[in-house]
Amino acid sequence: MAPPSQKPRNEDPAGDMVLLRRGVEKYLERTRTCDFETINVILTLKRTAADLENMVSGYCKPFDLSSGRLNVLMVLNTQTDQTLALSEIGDYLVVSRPNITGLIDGLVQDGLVKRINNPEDRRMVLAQLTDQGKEFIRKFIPQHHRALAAALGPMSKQEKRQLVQLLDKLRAHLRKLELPNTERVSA
Amino acid sequence: MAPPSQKPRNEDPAGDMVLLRRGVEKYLERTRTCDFETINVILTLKRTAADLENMVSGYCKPFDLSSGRLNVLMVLNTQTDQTLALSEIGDYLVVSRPNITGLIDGLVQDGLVKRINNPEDRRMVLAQLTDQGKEFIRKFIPQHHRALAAALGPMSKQEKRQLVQLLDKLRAHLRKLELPNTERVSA
DNA sequence: GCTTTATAATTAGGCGGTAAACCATTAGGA
DNA sequence: TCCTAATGGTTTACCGCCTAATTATAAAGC
Repeated sequence: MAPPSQKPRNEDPAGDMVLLRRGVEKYLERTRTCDFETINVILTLKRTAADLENMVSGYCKPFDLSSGRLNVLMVLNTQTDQTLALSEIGDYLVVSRPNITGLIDGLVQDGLVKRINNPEDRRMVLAQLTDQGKEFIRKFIPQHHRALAAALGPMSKQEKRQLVQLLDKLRAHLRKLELPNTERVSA
Repeated sequence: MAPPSQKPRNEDPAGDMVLLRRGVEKYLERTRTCDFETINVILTLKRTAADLENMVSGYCKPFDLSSGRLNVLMVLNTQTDQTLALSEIGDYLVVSRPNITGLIDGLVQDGLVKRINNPEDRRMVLAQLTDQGKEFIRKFIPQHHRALAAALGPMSKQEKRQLVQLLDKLRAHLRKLELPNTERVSA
């Protein structure tokens, strides 16, 4: 997982990002074009998300499952009939349609999901968990959720809410910044 | 950017993740295999990181620059001689070596970076900004930093530090969880 | 009715990132 | 000294994600 820093620093709070942060800090001291806190938020956010992703895909690997495919199985499993149109899966996971097509392709090949042509709207394709898929996810979920809980172990419920709140604030602002370049032209 | 939800909800604090969160919440009410806060942290973290990434790569695009290549230019630019070994770049950016090889390939092709064989250790390759690369990054950085500052506009310095602190805590824990599977076997 | 527009899925191609395998070179130990 | 690690870089192959373009189908406008 990422090339090991030449000197192990297990106790360092910044961990593997210590080089990067120090470099940025020193550089900003000279140039003063941005404050360190801003850049540090962005770097740390990206790294944390990557670390979490690595953890999940790490324990998915022995099952020959990728994290993307797992997400699809999970969202299908939340439906009472384990069925969803491909576009709906994309809406749930906030992910592009071509991506869903590819993920479903893989899951069909593994026998965990089947495609069903919707007779009521022949443009649509429905994805449904096979019996094998249901069985798999039934066994997998407890261990998956245990791993997630363990990963967030040191955080209290309040800290988790605080973190989500901060991130939501940031995301809401980002969406406001983006709209002017896209929708306003058509309005 | 991601398929638009069928109904625009501009005021919603959860934004494009509203479907996913509600689905997860309802599902967990039935199964109780995990608490909602835990999963919500993970989903939100991932989405926020992706949104930030999209923003950066969005304004990089007109310059025919990808965010990965930008990162390499930035870290080279922090060095007084604008030179760094490829492996050092990887250490800074916490990124694998093959990835660096590819990024440098692209930058060399664009004329922004040149490779230099290190005569003192013939295994190493140094990357150095060309004059064109220096000129480019000099012009680009102010606008880059302005964009980042704007993105984090609504957060106070204290909120930024709080956010980094929470993320660091999480990352430190994740690294502890991973060690037993990797280093302990050799210790 | 026919035409235009919007929607659903797919294909093709790209970027960021990883791991595994490989080659060259350097450093260390018997 | 020679032989065995260890290090640095590249290649290949894969996954997750994206956009743009293409093909069906459905819906809306005239």
